[in-house]
Formats: sequence, structure tokens, C-alpha cells
Amino acid sequence: MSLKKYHHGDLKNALIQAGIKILAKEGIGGLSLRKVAQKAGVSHSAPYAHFPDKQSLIAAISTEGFKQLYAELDIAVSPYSNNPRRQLAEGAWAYVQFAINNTDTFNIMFSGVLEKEKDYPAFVEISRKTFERVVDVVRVCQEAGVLRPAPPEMMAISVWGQLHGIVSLMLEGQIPHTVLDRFSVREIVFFALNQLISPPQ
Amino acid sequence: MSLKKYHHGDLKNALIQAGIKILAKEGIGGLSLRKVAQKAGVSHSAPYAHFPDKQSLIAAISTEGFKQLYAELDIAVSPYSNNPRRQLAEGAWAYVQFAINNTDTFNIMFSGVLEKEKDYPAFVEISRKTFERVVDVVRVCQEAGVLRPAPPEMMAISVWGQLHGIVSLMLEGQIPHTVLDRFSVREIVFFALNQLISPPQ
DNA sequence: ACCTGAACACCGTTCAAGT
DNA sequence: ACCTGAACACCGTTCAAGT
Repeated sequence: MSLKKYHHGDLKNALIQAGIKILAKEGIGGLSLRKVAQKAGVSHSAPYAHFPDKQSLIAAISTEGFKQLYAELDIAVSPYSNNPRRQLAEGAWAYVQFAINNTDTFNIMFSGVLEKEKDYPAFVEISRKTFERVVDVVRVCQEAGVLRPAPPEMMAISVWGQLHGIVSLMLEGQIPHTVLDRFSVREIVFFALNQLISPPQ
Repeated sequence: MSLKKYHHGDLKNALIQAGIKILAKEGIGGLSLRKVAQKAGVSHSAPYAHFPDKQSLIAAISTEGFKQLYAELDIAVSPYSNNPRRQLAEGAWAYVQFAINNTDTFNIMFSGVLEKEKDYPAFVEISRKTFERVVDVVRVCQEAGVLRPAPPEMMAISVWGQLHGIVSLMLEGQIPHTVLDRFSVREIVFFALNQLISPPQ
């Protein structure tokens, strides 16, 4: 009778978008399948037609987060393909910015909520692609003498780990006030990063 | 009538211990207040006589985790108080070992489960004390020329962040197989750490 | 002070049934 | 194929009541 048969075309995507909004508004604790369903305007059991369980929805949201992160890294890095040092700095800062501006998405992407036994192919794929991008930047930096010679994947994990660690500790509130009072986030991040970078000339 | 009046002396502590066991056995997702109460042999509402809510129990478990971490760091580091370079290496490796051997405790300590609006004084205190210990080691290393001159708290965050980031990415399954096949955890960790360390002599 | 049991609102998940 | 509604087992939390 009614013109809208069930929902409309793409409930699967509507559920992901609803999840992202709830995550941003209510945080990781407020994200329930039932609330997502309600926000998308369907019954609480409708999501099961598109996701086998809650984990799968979370995987889909995380995948979306990684796509956004990849895009932002790319935007930050592309303009400086002829300047490796700058490229590294801009990419690093984009990573930190993404984490700070999308705390809950970042947390859901990395905070162990995702059980890794099952493989979520799309998630693994974009995650791999992002790492590859980092490795590429690292390689260029090594060729330019900005980063030390070493297996590029190894160096990429140092750089990524350094940024990821500092930003994680920060989001956790583990950086003492005594430090935050004296130094900006930018100073902290680049002090750490600069130790991995060879001095100019 | 029965000799055991309610539980015994120290239900509060029994609940924490029960929580730690459940965490180790069933992981972070299996940790519920009701299960903890059952394991301690009391009704599901008994915990509320000792903890205002679930968060508080989690804070208590995290505090216990930090105490253990502090103790293990201390044991690893103390024997080498006359050898700063060795002290740093042993402390770093102890941190990584703790994270790997107590994955779920480590995750609950750092994975954003704890809302930091409320302050849990015991948690903040042991967390602060642990950071101070790291700063002390860093300071000694700087005086010995093992770490670069810089504000010690700043350098401590670089070192801690580097270790924390790598171990977090590892536990998340974010280190690609292509890397794990070629390098051991120890090699990855010390490759990264060695970049922060000045070469010997 | 410490604990119980019933009650409430909220979960994730399943399943028969409807279109 | 896509969705609903009832049902089940499980939560966190509250509260009157018992010792």
C-alpha cells in the first residue's frame, strides 16, 4: 500500500551510516545494534538480513574509518611528492589529526573490539593498502636520506608505531598534565618523529 | 547458623580477583558484573556494596594491572642501575612482555574502556608512579649519553609511545604477516628503540 | 555494614511468519 | 530477498527487605 516498500534501496549502507553517527554522538558504549536499527527506521532484527552479527557491523564501520583515514593521508601527502621530508611530516600530522577528530572511530578501529579470528576481507584489504602507502612514503624518505637505511616495512612500523603510541596514550589520558602544560601535541609528536629522522644535510 | 556469615572478610578483593580471572579466561567481552559476583559466590547485587558501578570494578582491575606492571618493570630494571643502556633495554622488553602475557589486562588498562571523567585516585596514582619510574630511567640514560639531551618527560613519552604503539598494533593484528614472517617481535621492538638511542661511544 | 531477591530497562540473537 | 514481532538468555542498576 505505502510507497516505501520496506526501507528504500540500501539498508546495509544506511545501517553503517547510522552506526557512525551514534558512535560519534554517544561513543563506543552507546553503540548497540538495536539503536542502529531504530535510527535507520527498521525493526531491531532487520540488521541481521545484512550482517551476521554485531561484530560484522563494527567491522564495516571500521572499514569505513580506514577508507577515510586513507583518503586524508593521501590528501595530506600527495602535494609533496617531490619533498620526502615534508611528505612524512604532513602524513604524520594527518594521522594524529584523524585520531583526535574521530576519537571513537579511531578507538573502534584499533581498540581490540574487533575479534580477528574471522577475517573481514574489506577491512583487511583497506588496512593493508594503508600500510602499503606508509611504506611507500618511508621508502622515498630513505632514498632521500631522510630516514635511515633499513627494510622499509620495518622502518614503517617504527614510524607508525611511534605516532600510534603517542596518540593512543594521549586519547587514554595517560600523558601527564605536567607534560601537556608545557608542550603542545604538535611539539610532542614532532619531537618523537624527529628522532627517527636524519638531520637535514 | 552457618560459620561463614556472608562471604568472608574481604569481598571487595575477592571480586577484583574474580574479575581478573574471568578477564584472563574469557577476555574483555566476557567480563560482566553478574559473572564476577557468581564467581565470588555472592548475589548479583552484592558488588554494589563495594563498587558504585561496573566502571569502578574495571578501574580496580586496571589499578591491579598497573601495580603488576610497575613491579615487573622494577624487577627488570633494578639489577642494572649502573648500566643505563641495559636498564633501558630490559625495561622496554619487560613492558612488551607484560603486554603480550597479559593481553586482556593490558587492553583494559589502555583500550579506552575506562571513562576518565571520574577520577579513580588509586589508578591515577600508580599510573603516575609508573611514568615517574620511566622518567627516572630516561634521565639516567640521558646523563650517560645513551639518550639525547631533552626534557626527560618529553623523551619518556617518545620511548613509552614507541613501545606502546608497536605492541598495540601487534596485539591488534595490524602488523602484516609479510613483516612477522621475516622479523621477530624482539627485532621489531629493538629496531625501533635503537633509533631513539645514541650509538655506543 | 553487608548481602539477598524481585524488578526494570536494555542488550544480542533466533525464528516463525509475512510480503 | 527483505523485513516484522515474539521470544530467550543475558546484561547493569535500583531498591525494599533481611541480618
